[in-house]
Amino acid sequence: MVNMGGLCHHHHHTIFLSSTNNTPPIHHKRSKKPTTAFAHPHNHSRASSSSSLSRLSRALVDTVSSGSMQHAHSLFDKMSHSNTFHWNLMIRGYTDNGFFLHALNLYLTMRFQGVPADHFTYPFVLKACGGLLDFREGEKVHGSLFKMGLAEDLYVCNSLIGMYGKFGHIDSAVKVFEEMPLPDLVSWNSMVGAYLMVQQYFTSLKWFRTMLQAGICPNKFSLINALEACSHCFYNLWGREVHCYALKIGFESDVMIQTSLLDMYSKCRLLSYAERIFDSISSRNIVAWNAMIGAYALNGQPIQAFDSLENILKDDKLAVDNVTLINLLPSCAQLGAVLQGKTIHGLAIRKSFLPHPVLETALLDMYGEFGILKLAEVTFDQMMDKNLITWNAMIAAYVQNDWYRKALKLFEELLSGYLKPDTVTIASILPAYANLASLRECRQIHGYIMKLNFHLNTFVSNSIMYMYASCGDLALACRIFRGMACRDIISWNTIIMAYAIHGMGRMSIELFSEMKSRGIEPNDSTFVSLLSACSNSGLVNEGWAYYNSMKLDYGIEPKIEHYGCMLDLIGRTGNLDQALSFIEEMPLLPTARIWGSLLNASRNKGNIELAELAAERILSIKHDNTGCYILLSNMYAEAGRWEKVEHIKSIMKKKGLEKTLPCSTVETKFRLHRFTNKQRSHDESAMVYEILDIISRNMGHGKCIHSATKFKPSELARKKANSPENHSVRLAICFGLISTKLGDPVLVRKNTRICEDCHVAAKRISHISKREIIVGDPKVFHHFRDGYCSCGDYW
DNA sequence: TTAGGGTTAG
Repeated sequence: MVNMGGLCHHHHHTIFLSSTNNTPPIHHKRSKKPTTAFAHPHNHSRASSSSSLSRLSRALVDTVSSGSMQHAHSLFDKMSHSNTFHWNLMIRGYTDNGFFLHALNLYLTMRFQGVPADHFTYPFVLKACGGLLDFREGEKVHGSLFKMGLAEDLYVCNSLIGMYGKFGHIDSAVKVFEEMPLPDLVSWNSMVGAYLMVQQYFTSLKWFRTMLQAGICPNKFSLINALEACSHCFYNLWGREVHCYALKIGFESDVMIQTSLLDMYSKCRLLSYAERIFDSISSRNIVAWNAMIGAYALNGQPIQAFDSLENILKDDKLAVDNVTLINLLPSCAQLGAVLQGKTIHGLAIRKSFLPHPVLETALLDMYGEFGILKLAEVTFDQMMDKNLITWNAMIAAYVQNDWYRKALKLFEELLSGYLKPDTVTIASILPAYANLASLRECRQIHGYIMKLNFHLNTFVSNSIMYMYASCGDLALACRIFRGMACRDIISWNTIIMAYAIHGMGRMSIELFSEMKSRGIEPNDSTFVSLLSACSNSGLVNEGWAYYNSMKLDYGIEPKIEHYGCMLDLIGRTGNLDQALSFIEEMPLLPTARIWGSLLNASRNKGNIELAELAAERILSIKHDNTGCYILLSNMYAEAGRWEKVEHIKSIMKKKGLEKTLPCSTVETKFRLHRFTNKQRSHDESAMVYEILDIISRNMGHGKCIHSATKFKPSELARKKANSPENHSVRLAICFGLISTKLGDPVLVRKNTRICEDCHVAAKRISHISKREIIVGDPKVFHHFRDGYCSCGDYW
């Protein structure tokens, strides 16, 4: 016996095995049908081999089994059309070869011509309906079975279960199962499979267990199904038990079972177990290799995936297929290996694997992760056969690359078509709402999500939480978090980050303690949230403590994001030397975002030399981070170095990056009001300016960076229009003060960082008006109250 | 002549 790596010596729970008590259950006997019961005059016996009809029959049988249906049809045309057997043969031929529509049409013609269908006919016909996903016709066929007296036939019922499983009509499948006289192994397997089809993995396992309890001995297909269910439940204990079962009933060297086991262990993130199974396979076919490549991709070992490809290519008996490439593409994305990715794309074309919806979606996905959205779009646009997953992948590609408007446009297009969004669609599109939508729109999409019943899904809830926090409603985000039935690590990371971006670092820390006390293990993203919280709230000592604890207590190596947070934290203290040496001592290559953080710190401290250094580095790195360029451009503008400003503008233009037109929005009960700098077109602008004047007078003339700079006369007019008194955020705040309920905070969102002057102004306004003013920029929310800001004047 | 088949995009 092959020892499958000795993986299942111990199992504490015997969920599946307990009922069987070591004695293999008796295999349910297939009830052999009495041949006479359904015989009818059209059936010809094989005995009359001398007749020409029989010779033709023989020829038809041979032709159909050879798969050339065109030839078969011409033979069929020459024959008498009164023989049910011949019709069955033809229908089977079409079904087996995937010509489901032909099969169904032939059946309908058969009925039209009055030829009686029998218990052989229906399994083929039902399979064709299933293949076509034609549930109207499927139900009609089901209806006619009662009249034919075939509704209790074992094979027909099993086919019905299979068909309803394909439709996802699980209730109908259950009904057929419950009403059939004697379900057999196939019936049970079909039920387990039906639940797999609708992704109800837990229920599927429950059926498997019930089957064992009913004394049905599983065959290899039962185990393959059960393993698939286990692989989705992320609970390898059950998987190991099925593994033991496989050993017990002697399937340990069946390559299909082994491949299923490999996949199950891989999906349970037990890569070494998967490898041991793979090593124990004596004859590895391409499917096993593909599964192993998929396992390496899933478990973050892209190099190993490519090594496996080498091995496949070396072996003459193995041929790369489309699944090989599909499984390999995520590894290219992980490695950032654009060239290899494109090579695989080329290979797919050369090998005529395209068009292929799964492969094309995998390519789209990869290009999205590379950030090469043009190629992702081309792939999407060229696809003949787009399914929901394709749409989801394109939406996710846009969102991951911050192309939110495009994402929303595509989402709308999806809604107007025949495809219905699923939880993945929703979880993918919500970040776009988080970035662009008003609170009212957020509530609308939230309502829509509730109507679809998707709000119970943890992924979706997490995204809703993030959306509300990003749009300024932290309280609602918190309520959603508290109301969640099932919180995962992402839920905790999200709520910690929510308080972080609102400058309430103490709350983040409190939530982190709560999370630990509930026994939830933090991961690297938890620390990104936590360190952001410390940085945004100026909790310098706490930040360092968590940074050290992350490595020492949790064994998590800091990634570039963590270094970024720490750099913001150091920058806040104004110790620029420490900031610079922190970058120099980092084991990772600094990104534009890292230098941007130093640039920001230098600018805040007024250290032009260091700012210049950071700027040079930002420009020398290839990146598409619009924010970094804008930061740089603003800094030069403040210093009056217009030639540098123009230079950056030209770089951005060359890269196709658009400078976002600064704008601020404020929401009233009825609509969203949008302001740009020096905008006078708004209905209430006269009133707004009046308020602005009152406030300006009240404030005296605060610090104004621009006033200290000498402008060229030609630029003076432009600069004046752009002077801080006219900045959109002030217009929005003033409008908010006069158009929202007294006592409510004024919530303003803007697409660029608030300037120093406006920050001073907002503090004053909050003091004078005695109202809380919340200004959200792409990174943080400033909560202004009684003349103070939650950011501690560093952002 | 009849049912179920391992790897496949997020």
